[in-house]
Amino acid sequence: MVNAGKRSGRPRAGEERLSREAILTAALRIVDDEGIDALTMRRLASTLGVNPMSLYHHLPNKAAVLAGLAELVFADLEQPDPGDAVPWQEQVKDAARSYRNALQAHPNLALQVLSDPAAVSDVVVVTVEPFYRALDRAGLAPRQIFESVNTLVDFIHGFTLGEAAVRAETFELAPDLLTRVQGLPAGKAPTLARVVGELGPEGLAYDFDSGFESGLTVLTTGFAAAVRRDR
Amino acid sequence: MVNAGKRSGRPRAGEERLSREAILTAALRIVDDEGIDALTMRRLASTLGVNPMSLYHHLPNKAAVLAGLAELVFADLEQPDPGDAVPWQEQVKDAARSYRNALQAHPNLALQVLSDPAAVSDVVVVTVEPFYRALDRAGLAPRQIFESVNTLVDFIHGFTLGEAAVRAETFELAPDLLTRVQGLPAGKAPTLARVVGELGPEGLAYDFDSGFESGLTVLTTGFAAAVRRDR
DNA sequence: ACCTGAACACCGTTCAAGT
DNA sequence: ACCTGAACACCGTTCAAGT
Repeated sequence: MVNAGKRSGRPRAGEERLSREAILTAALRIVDDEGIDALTMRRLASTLGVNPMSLYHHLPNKAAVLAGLAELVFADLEQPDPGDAVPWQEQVKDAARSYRNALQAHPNLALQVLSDPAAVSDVVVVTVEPFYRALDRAGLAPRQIFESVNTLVDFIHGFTLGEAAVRAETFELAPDLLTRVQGLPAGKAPTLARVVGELGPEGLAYDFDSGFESGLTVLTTGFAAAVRRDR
Repeated sequence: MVNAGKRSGRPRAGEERLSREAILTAALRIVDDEGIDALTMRRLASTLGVNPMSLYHHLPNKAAVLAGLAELVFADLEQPDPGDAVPWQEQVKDAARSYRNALQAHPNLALQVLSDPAAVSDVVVVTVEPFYRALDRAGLAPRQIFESVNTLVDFIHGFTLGEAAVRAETFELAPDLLTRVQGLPAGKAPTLARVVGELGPEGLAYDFDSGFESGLTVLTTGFAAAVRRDR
């Protein structure tokens, strides 16, 4: 029973129960399972069977835990990059889909990730190469590439944010939108009312995947026009 | 001295010190001045010279305070809507600029606002009419209008999020990006490295306003192509 | 109805003490 | 170096009591 129960004092070499990685993995599990609010230092420690203060030997504070989680999310990002075998538009879209998938794999974390500029900029750097390659192939000037990639990433962030937020709610967006619009004072938003009315409940049944594809098509079309304009 | 100091009990009619509106106004001030983390129920109460529990007679809990703040932000949204006097592209851009301005007026709140689907959907409904009118004028089909507006709003959200996050940090983005890219292992992101190198420090000096305009141009160009495709 | 005071069940984090 | 226990200064919120 020498090692049973909680010991204070330094564990022997190789017997450490804690590491930055183990802590972050446990934290990610809590966030995925129960949401971001369930992640407290005390809860995290108890999950790991450890004193709350032990965590502070591996990460300086809770903010560092959250920042570490943001890193983790992007570490899983898969980038197939079909390369020059497909049109550049398809290359852009593929990279965008990968990026979205990585964010959506941990929806409870999306907000945290997107609001951590350090994490985002860290990751954007290692993530963004396929976008650059595709738009370079397309024939855009350096400045245009830079701005186009920023626009694309902003769109993906906004889309993912909306998607994560809506999925977290119980209510349905589409019927809700219809009801809301119909509840507006007459003449308040006539075009909105008419368009939504023409679409009807089934037309408004929003599919996130096709919404994302629609955005990607608009963007790649806009990028293509910049190529022509540049010549 | 009858009314001096703190009294318990119901105030006389017209002497109520509290109201939903007064509470939210005070809360917004705290968030604007000191950030979202400074907003606690206790702090809010003390600002109002009131017992923390008094707040709960006007708002059910802290989440309701935050939701109320999200509403407040959009309540200030100004929509000039030049109408049919300008090309529809300009009408779209103007509405987008107004929307961005409203969000940027309270950067500490941007994240909160964008992650509250109820607030966003509430507001999008009353806010989105100029977009619908412009794209209707452009000749898009109802389904295309619906998807285009979603794309546009997602872009604005993502852009605003990045802007708010970066402005909250002390470090400069542009030199940071250059350093980071140069620090990458050779061959890791060759196109990124080359493009960023060609731009140089001055080319990377990021201007949020022109970045936003660039995104709007890409999007309106993409929308215009959808019109042609539809005919 | 509206405000208060005490209390409950939490937080993140500092600090001194163990090995 | 790594883990612990007690303590500090906070939280949001319930509940009973005032008027």
